[in-house]
Amino acid sequence: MTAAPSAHPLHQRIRSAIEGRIMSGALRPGDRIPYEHELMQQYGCSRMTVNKALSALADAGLIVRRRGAGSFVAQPRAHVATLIVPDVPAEIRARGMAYRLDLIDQVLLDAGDARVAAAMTVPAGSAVLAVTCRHNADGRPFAMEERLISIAEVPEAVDIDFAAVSPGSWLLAHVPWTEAEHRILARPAGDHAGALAVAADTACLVLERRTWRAKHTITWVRQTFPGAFALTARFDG
Amino acid sequence: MTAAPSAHPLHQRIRSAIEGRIMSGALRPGDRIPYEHELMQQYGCSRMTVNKALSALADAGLIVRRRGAGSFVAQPRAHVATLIVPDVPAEIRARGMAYRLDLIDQVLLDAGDARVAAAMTVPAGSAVLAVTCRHNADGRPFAMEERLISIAEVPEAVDIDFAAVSPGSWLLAHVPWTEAEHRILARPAGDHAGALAVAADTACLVLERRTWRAKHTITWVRQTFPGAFALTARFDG
DNA sequence: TAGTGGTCTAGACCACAGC
DNA sequence: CTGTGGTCTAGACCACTAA
Repeated sequence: MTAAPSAHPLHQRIRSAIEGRIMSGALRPGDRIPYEHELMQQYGCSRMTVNKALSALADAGLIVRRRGAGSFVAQPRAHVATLIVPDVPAEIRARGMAYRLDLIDQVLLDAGDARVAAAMTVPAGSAVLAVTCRHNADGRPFAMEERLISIAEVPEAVDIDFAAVSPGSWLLAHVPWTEAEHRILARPAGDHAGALAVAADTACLVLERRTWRAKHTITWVRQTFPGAFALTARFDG
Repeated sequence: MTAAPSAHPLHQRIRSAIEGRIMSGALRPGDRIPYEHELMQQYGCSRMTVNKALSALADAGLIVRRRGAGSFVAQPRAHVATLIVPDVPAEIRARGMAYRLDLIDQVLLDAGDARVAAAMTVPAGSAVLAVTCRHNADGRPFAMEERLISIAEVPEAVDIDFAAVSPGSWLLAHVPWTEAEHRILARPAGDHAGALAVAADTACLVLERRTWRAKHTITWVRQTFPGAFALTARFDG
């Protein structure tokens, strides 16, 4: 007795219909979305179904809902995009190239070390594992990785052979669900020029990530990509 | 008669409770989330309320729900972060610096032009506005911007004085709700070295964005930032 | 005051998974 | 088969907005 059957649930069709009118420009920022009551009648469904569709649009940032006033198309502010930061070995293999990891250095530092203090907040007196390695694709240098791992947070890391498994891949699998902050910048190869087999003034994409859980830094990493490597991010808001 | 009153609605408290157990590591990837039926009893609420909490966690990528099987903590795959791509004039002013825009070039190109064909898909025979400008902060070059705008999609753009308003700011306000794809890479200043007042081999952060609506490219832009400029992206998934 | 969205209930039917 | 999550209903009370 409801609308014709479809591959998609009703709340999703309502959402898509409104999203389409916004994306096509038929509804412009500030325009009023039909009241839940109107959409109920239009689609012949209950208010909860309409509410689910509009709430999803609000979560996505496409509309703004104001209790007592109504729902309106949101004003696009800055560009907001979802950035997928690839795991380097997975990214290399996804490109159909052979992956090889070279462990360059692996030492234990004190929490008071300058390198540690600049990047992390760890309990006084605890140790931090510093790993430097190089990712290779088809035998050629692809990226340098400098990493710090808090032993207080990840004690198992001391026993891992990071010549066999990339620190990033191991941590991704063993230290789930943390918060992180990324910085993306450009910098000359500098000290890494030799290891990356490029000139010292080669422009490199640098990705820095600090990962923490409940105020304690778990790991910090800086990856340096020479040449044509690019990150991609999709969808706007 | 339900739980003690709180500043947050019940579905949100349920969500936060489970999210906390995942983030703290108490629940690890693959672990089972309590059944909706169990959470109903535990919180003394209806199934819809529990469902709303778990659906939100699934949308956020923290858990995976499988009909007929149950809900489980998701396996973190790659790092997913939200990237805020700033509007350059707004970013400069937010840093407390004076903004000035220099319009360097503004020409109409044909859709068949090589520069256009490489970046956009526009209707044959239509025109594309090509704007090159420089963003300055406190009188010093901050970024170069090369932009293409499809006249077929945004005819008003022909009459705009892009010496007075940045193309990005104008488009953000006048072409609402589009889809976009970003590329981020590093590159030497090269041809822009003179305009940016840096050496030709200076490492620059380059942001390319293609914006479209319903298969038609609206605008393409490449921004080149010399030196220490960094993008930031937050939150993991 | 009338109408909005935010939240919640106590049911229901269904598709699907695992036994 | 039983039990899971996915969807949906027809109500309800509330906080808030706008007139």
